[in-house]
Amino acid sequence: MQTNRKHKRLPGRPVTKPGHDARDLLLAAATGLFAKQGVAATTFAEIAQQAGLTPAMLHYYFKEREQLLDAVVDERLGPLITSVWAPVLVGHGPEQLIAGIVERLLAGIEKMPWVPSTWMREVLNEGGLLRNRVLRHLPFEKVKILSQSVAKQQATGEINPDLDSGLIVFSLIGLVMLHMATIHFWAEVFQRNIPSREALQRHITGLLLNGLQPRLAGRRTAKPRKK
Amino acid sequence: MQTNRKHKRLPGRPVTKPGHDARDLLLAAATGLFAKQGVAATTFAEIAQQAGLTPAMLHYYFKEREQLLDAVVDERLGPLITSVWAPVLVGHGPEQLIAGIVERLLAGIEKMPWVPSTWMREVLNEGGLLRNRVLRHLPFEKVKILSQSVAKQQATGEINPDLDSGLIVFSLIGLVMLHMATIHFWAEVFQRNIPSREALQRHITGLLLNGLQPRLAGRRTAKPRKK
Amino acid sequence: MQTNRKHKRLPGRPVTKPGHDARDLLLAAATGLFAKQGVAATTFAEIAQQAGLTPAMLHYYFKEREQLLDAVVDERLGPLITSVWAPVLVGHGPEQLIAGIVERLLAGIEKMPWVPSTWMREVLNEGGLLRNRVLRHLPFEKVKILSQSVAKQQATGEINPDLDSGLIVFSLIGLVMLHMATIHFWAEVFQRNIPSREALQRHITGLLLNGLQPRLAGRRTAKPRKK
Amino acid sequence: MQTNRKHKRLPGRPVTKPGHDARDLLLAAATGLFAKQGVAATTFAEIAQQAGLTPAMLHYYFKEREQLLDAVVDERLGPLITSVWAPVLVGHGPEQLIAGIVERLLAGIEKMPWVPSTWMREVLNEGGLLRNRVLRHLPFEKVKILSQSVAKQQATGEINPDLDSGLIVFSLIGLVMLHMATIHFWAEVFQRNIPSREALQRHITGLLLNGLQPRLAGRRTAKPRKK
DNA sequence: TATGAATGAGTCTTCATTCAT
DNA sequence: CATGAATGAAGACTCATTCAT
Repeated sequence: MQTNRKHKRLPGRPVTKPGHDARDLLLAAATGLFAKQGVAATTFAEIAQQAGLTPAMLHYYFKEREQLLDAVVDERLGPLITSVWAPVLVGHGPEQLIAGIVERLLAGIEKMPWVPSTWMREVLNEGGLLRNRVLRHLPFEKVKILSQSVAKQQATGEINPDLDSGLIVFSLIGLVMLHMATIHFWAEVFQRNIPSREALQRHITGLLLNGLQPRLAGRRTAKPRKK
Repeated sequence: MQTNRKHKRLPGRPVTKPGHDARDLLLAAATGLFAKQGVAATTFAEIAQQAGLTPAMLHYYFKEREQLLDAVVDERLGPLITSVWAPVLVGHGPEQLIAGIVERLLAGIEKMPWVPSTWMREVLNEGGLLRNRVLRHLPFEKVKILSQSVAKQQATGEINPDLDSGLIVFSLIGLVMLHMATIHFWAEVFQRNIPSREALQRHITGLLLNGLQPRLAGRRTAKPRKK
Repeated sequence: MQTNRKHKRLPGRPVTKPGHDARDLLLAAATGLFAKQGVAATTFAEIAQQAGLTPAMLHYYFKEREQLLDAVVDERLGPLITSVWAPVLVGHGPEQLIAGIVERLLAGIEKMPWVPSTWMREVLNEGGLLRNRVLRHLPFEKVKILSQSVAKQQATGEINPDLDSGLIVFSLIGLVMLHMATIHFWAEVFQRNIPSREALQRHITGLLLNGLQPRLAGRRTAKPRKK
Repeated sequence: MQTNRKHKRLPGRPVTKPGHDARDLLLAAATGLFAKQGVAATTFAEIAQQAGLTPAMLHYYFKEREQLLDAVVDERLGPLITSVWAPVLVGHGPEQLIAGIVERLLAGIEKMPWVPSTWMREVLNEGGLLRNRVLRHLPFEKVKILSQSVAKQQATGEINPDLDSGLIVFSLIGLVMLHMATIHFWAEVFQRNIPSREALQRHITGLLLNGLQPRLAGRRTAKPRKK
């Protein structure tokens, strides 16, 4: 996955921990700190210290701050995005697609717990420092497959016509990121235990899938009152 | 020394916008920039320049950076939170409560468009610079009214048992903030027009309220497959 | 004494506290803080606050920082210097002169306890901010009377020839200022009680007057060993 | 981060004065300016300029202003204090002790001419910025040896009973510092030549040692007149 | 690879000083 | 007299970046 690193292995001495050399260490330190403090608030010195190296080494591997951000997106976020969207194919129904995306996203986050916080802060947000970089990795065709799938079932009355089939993607990804990014905060504030991944998946998928349903008979539809 | 006083008239050259003295101007400039760039990335110099004043004036009115953040929360976010939650009373059903909260939140955001971005970045996110400050303004009793109202209807089978009645609050507020914070980005990326407030409200309320419904007959429930 | 202030009394309303108007208050606050922190470390804001006034008032009375220092020297230190040296007249013996100077100086310091610290820091020290200003108030003729009186008795063998008759003035004034400036510190460090003014005067005068004596028979003279 | 390390070689352009690396250069520049202007009035920029370096280097070596002061005391004043007091041992008479202290102090000051001024301003004075730091280096046991030695001879009538055996230490050190700090000023004001170190030592030692003597027969004792 | 030293540009903050009222 | 508002200049401190080794 993350193959395009620039340094060569020393010919004689075999790497002690394969896949955990200095560059990976730095990237791990960086993403961890980005999640905690945000990109803007994280200094080279902090990243280096966290990785047990010197700030100068960061410049050796990444030359400029911008290139570190490039690496985070290209070598970490990019592959995650791919793994989430690749199985989205024409012909699947919206419920199946959504359930799959949520599941794969949660699985990915489990391995990269720094993602949700960073996604919310640096991708979704205006002025997010990774936004434009991530944009290049978004699989627009896949996204279109999902929204068209929703739209088709809206036409047949199988899906709530109040929903905007284009916005669904953001609701979907956003809801997952949102809950994963805030789950510790939520547990702390309301003094609850951290829900299991299964419980979270049920909550999110439940909300989304049932949210797609049309109104049940006997329930008032809640429409915004015109001013 | 005795700074931080509340708005008096400006001496010297007359105030540009009546009713908007220097302190308000600075607060407005600050919130605007916080939304665009985040708190950490916004310098006193930028805020001052935006307000047509000098950095030293910021220290005149707020003494320290921290106090500016205090003011943003206490004088801007606090009142918004109150206005959203005050009408939440015991006895109302969950649908009514949620629809009301969404509506009032959207109305508030319309007047303070900087809120969603700042909320996501500085309140919800780990390490958010306003998180602890906002915490002091959260109306826990009101929140409890909502979650208990949901739980009650779950007990009677009127509401999807997959949902976590405690998480609902975060889903609710989060979904609004999320969509409002990203709507311009979304429109730009997918080359759509910005949806009207009504359309957005319909989308969000639709997703949430129908999401509360139990499964319709004939639909598969989507449960996470055990590994 | 301190007559040359610039403000006029309001014709109708008699001054409530004569000699304690705003200007005196400020001067008192300034000298107090100068003694504690030094001139360089004392800000206009602090002085004003201490006097219960605004920084702007300082500028009303003194226009510039320099003029405040002028006032401290001309209206406070100057008169003290005069009162100490005025009674020094030709014809008196050195012991009488010295005992008198020490006594009058201690009496003056009792009324202006800020003097010793300020004298050491801002007059004696290189770069002292009051040094040049004080210079204009030094009564060189009086000083000469003292040193000549010492020199005369050295010629007759009544006074220790090891002493430098010119340096004596600095030893004299310095020793008083030194002990008065450090007496609280000394008491604190060595956990003693503050000595009475009489005890201090005895110590200083004893050291100085006996120090003037020639060597007693049977005592080794302590001469610096040549290297 | 890992600053404050002890002297390593400078890279890049070779060190101007061998044996005087950047850190020593900065310390020398700092002590020189402290003596001239006082600690409070000396800026990082001045120190750096004096040393031919940038202000940022000061933070590289000392991290904070406070740590620079720590270094001055621990690495410069501390050793001086030790060298002055170390030879003070039980059994020596007060005259021998005092003569030795004065001599060693003058010798130390000759190598570190910035000491007297700094001592007066920043150690002896209230609010002195080095006072507490120096306190940790004071050899209280040695000081006690001196004062007890004086007290013992007072008991036998060999030493003037007017003196306070505890205050003697301050008179002693103070008198040396005072004269050394003001000698240039004195010479300038009274248009004299700077006395040789021998002359100064004679003056100070003479004053102190003879000052210890009891009154000579035929001399009036000068006691403070009771008010 | 790896690092210690070095720096310029920039950040927050302080403060004397000015000025309209 | 008195003050609140306003500012320019300067201070300590930070940080990405460079470079010789």
